[in-house]
Amino acid sequence: MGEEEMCDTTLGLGIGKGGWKEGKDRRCEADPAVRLHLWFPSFPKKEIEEEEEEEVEEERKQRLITKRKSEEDDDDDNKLQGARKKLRLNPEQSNILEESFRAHNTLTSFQKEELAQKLGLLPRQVEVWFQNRRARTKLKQTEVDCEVLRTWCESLRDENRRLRMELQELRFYTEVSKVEGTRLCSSCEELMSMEEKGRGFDLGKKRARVFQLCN
DNA sequence: GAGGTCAACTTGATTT
DNA sequence: AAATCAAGTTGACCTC
Repeated sequence: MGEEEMCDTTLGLGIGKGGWKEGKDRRCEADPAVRLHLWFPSFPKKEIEEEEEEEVEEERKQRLITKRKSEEDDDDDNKLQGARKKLRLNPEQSNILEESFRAHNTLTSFQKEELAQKLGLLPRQVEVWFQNRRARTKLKQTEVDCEVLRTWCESLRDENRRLRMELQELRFYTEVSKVEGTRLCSSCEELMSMEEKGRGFDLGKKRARVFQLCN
C-alpha cells in the first residue's frame, strides 16, 4: 500500500483562541493553545471514501423517505414516481430559517451544516433556501424603491406643472402691460432681460415686483 | 384553468 | 479547481 493511498487518521481537538472565521474565507483558522491528537488505525483511502459515499447516499435516501412520509397527501404517489416532488418546509423549520436569516443573511459552511442538522435537512437545501430568501428580499426592496421613485416623480411632475402655470401667468401680465402702454420700471426691465438671457431668477418675486412697480 | 408561491435547478461570474 | 453567489428558469402545489 503506497503512502498516497493512506488517509490521515488523526483527529485533532483544540482549546484556545481562534475559531471559525466569518466572511468570505470561512475555513477553520483555529490556533489553539492546547491540542489533543487521536490516532486511529488506518484503512486504504479508497475503502474509506467508498464507505463515506455509501453513508452519505444512505443518509440522503433516509431523509427522502422521512420527507415523503411526512407529506400528508400520498394519494398520487404512483403518478409522481420519477417526478420532482415539492418539499414544503414545516412552520418550525421556516421559523428557524427566518430567525437565522435575520441574524445573518449569508451562511458559513459551518453554520450551514449546523442548521441543516438542526432542521433535519440537507446542507444543500439550507443553502438553496438562503439563496432564494436573499432573492426574495432583493425583489421586495426593489419594489419599495420603485414605489419611492414613483412618488418622487409624481411630486416633481406637480411642481413642474405649477411652475409652468406661473410662467404662463407672468408672460400674460407682461403682454398686458405692453399692450396698455405701461412702462416697465428699470428693475422690471432688468428682470425681463434676465429671463431673456436664461439666467435663474425667482418667478414669484418677479411677478410681485411687476405688480408693485408697474401697475 | 390562471396565476402566485417557493423549492430546486442551471448558468455564468467571482473569489480563494 | 472548488465553493459561492446572483439571476433566471422550471415544476409542484395551492388558491381563487
